[in-house]
Amino acid sequence: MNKYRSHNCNELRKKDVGSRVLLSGWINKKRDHGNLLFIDLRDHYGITQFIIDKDNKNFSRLEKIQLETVIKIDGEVLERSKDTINKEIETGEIEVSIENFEILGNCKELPLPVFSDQEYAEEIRLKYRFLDLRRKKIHENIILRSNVISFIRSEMNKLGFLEFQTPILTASSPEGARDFLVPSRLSPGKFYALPQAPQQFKQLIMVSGFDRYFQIAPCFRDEDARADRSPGEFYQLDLEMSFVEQEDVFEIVEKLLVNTFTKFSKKKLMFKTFPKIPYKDALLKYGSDKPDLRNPLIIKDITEIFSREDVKFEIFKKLVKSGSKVRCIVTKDTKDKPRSFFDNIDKWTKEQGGSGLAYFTIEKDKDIVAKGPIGKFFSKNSIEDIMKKTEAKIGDSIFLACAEQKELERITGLVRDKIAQDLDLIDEKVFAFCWVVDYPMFEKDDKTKKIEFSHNPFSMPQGKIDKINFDKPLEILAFQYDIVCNGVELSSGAIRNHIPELMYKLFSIVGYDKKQVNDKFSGMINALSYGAPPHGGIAPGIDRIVMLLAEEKNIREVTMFPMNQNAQDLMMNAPSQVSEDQLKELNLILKSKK
RNA sequence: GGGGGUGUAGCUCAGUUGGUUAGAGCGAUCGCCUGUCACGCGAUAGGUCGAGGGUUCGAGUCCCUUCACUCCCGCCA
Repeated sequence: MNKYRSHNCNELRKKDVGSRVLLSGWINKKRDHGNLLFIDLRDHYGITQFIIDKDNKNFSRLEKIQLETVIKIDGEVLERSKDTINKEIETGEIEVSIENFEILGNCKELPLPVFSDQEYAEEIRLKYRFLDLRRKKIHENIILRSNVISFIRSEMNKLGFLEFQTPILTASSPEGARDFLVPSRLSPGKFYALPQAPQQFKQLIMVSGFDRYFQIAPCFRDEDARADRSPGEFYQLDLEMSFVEQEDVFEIVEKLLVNTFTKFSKKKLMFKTFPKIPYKDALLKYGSDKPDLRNPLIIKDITEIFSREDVKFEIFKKLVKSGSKVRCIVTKDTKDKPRSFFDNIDKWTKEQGGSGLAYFTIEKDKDIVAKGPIGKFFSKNSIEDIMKKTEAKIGDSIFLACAEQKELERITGLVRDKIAQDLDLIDEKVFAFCWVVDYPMFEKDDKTKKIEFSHNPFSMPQGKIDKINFDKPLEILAFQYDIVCNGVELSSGAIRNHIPELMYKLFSIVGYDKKQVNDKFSGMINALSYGAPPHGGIAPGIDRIVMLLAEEKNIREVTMFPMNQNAQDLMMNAPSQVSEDQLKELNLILKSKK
């Protein structure tokens, strides 16, 4: 028998009654009756109740022992009487009498209770993460994460993918996020960068002739955190395939995600085949490039109504004349909602920086009329036209916003979410996946007015190469796609551009000459000129997948040792100062702080 | 870098229009209790009200500054 235990804390059952056992674990809870003491012992597997009375020589010592002390106990398994069975735990039909015990690990007074469902300040949870991780929900989240990752690995293997590691110390790349830099000792004044993703490596793996690659890849980006974005580091299921078109990637990923989400969640999938929404449509219909398809509301453009003579809503008409657009959201059967419902949404919109929402409700007295503050500006004819365009019925309400296109998309997207929340239209019991496709290759930076890559500069532009109109770069679409679930962006991917000449051409549009491209992407551009296969891939975010499966709203709930919002590890005290010697060796001199 | 929220006992929180000695639950300590499983009962200790400044006869409460945490914007090819 092992020195510490014959059984774990979730093993003993009725059939074990009468046997002598040895268990080790943490003291989860004590219930002290003065002459009789119950102890719940907890380990990774579960909880077993122990019992001791004052006749035992160990009684008084155990009475005083701190919660969360690690002890080993030996004793005899007893059957519980019918009225004392605890159905909440799997070992609830038995208990173990304590004969001897030994303290294996003492515990100081706890900074946070382990056995509690209460929520605690993040700061203290992160500082004492090892205690926090003992708690049930997060302990289970981490187990889920492990199971999801191992399931994905085995699925990927079955699908013919090989797992490879790529370097953690690599070169800084000019595009994208801010890099984490690592000074080089052997090359004074030079730096490695931690990879933002194994982007170039995975393409090089394809050029090397490995047909299908994947990796649970750590990615490092020095950008500010969000609830669904860890500062510093996160994990992607990075995958890449040779001789594929967009549809081939979709097929693999859909299969994988459907299997994973079916296995690890009770929620239903809204679509087994994920709808494909062109980027442009997504912005029009949902006001977002990561639409939440659980939300049934759809945004409609009704700009042209506002150039009619019989519409007198001058504020919007004036704006439309100067290039703004009008878009609206129809809510079903809301004519009896109180005025406050409408006004709250308008008020909220203004808080979000919008210029506010107009609204009216379509009703029928003798004739069809628009009721509400701006109803009087619309003729019967124009209302009927709006109804036709928006599929609105009598009794429905229409919320209208007017702004320049980009701002309008932002506002209508926000309002769409807000209204759906207020009307409780979102089914929390489903996962709604979709693809967002046909991303533009380039976009114009609002401030600098310069043309930039809108996503991945290595993506393949759509259309036959000799037919692409490089004079109108903003019209070029890319084989670039995102996968979105319940409004969360899970990943983006692309069919890659494996043709060096085309790469130089595209980079020239954003102002890189051939030499610069050669310098910045030397590894890859060189490789592409030695027989590169057409290839493409994608990289779903592991943390976000687990977050959705665990039904958590914050990525730290599925991360074992996360950093706080300022990218500090409160447990390990990272980042920290280093010694003068270390700096010297790395040829670094610190500027004194002001 | 900007905006919102929070900060009161080890933990979770209450604290009225500014007014006596700042409270509760859990935890800790001590006592009582032989069938609990959020055991119960009683007592005790525990507070720079995040920090600094101001207004006031008087500030946990009002004002200013600042710090920490968090959510969002920017940023994240």
